[in-house]
Amino acid sequence: MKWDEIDQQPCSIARALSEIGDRWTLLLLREAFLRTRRFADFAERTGAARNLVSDRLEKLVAAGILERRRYQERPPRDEYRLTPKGLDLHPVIMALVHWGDRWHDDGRGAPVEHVHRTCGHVMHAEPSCSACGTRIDPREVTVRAGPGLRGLPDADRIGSA
Amino acid sequence: MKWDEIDQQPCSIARALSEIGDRWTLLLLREAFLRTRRFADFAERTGAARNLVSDRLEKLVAAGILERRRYQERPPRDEYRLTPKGLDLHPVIMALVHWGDRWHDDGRGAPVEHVHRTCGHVMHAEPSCSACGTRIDPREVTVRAGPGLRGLPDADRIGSA
DNA sequence: GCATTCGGTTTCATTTCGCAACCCACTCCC
DNA sequence: GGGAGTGGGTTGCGAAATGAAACCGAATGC
Repeated sequence: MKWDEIDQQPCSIARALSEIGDRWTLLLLREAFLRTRRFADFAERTGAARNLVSDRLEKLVAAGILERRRYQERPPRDEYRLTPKGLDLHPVIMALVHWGDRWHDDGRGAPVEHVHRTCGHVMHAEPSCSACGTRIDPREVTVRAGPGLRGLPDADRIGSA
Repeated sequence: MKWDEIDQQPCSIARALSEIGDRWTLLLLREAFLRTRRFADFAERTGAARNLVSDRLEKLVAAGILERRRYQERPPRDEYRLTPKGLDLHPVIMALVHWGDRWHDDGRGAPVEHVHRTCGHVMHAEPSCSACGTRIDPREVTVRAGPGLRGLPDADRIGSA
């Protein structure tokens, strides 16, 4: 299977990865969440080649994750901003940062800290159950086939309700 | 910058992506969380070419995310299982699935549902603050330079305490 | 007029991917 | 014992993606 066919899999991860699964794309998104908005800054801060930055930003705009906006006419300058769909990736980024902090600490501590303005503390994201609100223990989560998988061969493997 | 230098960035995301940022790697991990353990199953279920499966599984083992274990001597058969470091990616996977469900619904509903055994309901992961426990609103989270960034040029850009 | 900045595009050598074919150890079945 | 089948890979090769650097063009700044 080629990479550009993976979004046809009946899998939310495959579909998500078809848009953001690229090596550089998530780094660009990291920058977007750090309020980077301009082409040259994306290129410099991620360390990606400019042609790749150009290509990936365009794809993110096409996917509706970033929005390109003219913010100045003379000289014409555009900026790339997160759309609601893009902002909704915040939990993914937070989870990734937390994992990196835990398992790739170089002994000097986290490079970046998150502060929760609501309570004022340094924090990380902790997954909680949308139904009962308690903290999630991975072993307490089971998977089953949902409506989007009915009648497909994978349904057996995963098991349904 | 080449991709294999990316883990030198003082950024937890960059470091995390250096291990799991590959296109196919996250699909393999999806399968691992669905209790896939054998080579042929990984290849078939992700749709990746076998040489890539071989290469990526090896890298995941080297990274300590999967563990290769002989579970039968004659004929020799190994299986790949998630280590604690690998299991700790659960929040990342959950977040990705949820995003995929929200923004890539093909009209038939989620392909896979998560059930919280603790409360018995279909759920998704909702990030909550590790300090105060309330649900996180992305706009209420600010970022600042942490100890791992002290003295580096990026520190200014991000702003410190 | 001349240099500089921003935001790219083009070119081209190097890597990586995708696919099919091959290999080997072992088991099953007759 | 011969032949087919299975699990778990490796090899080889053409096609596609990547990375570095050069180039471009519009708009200032001086």
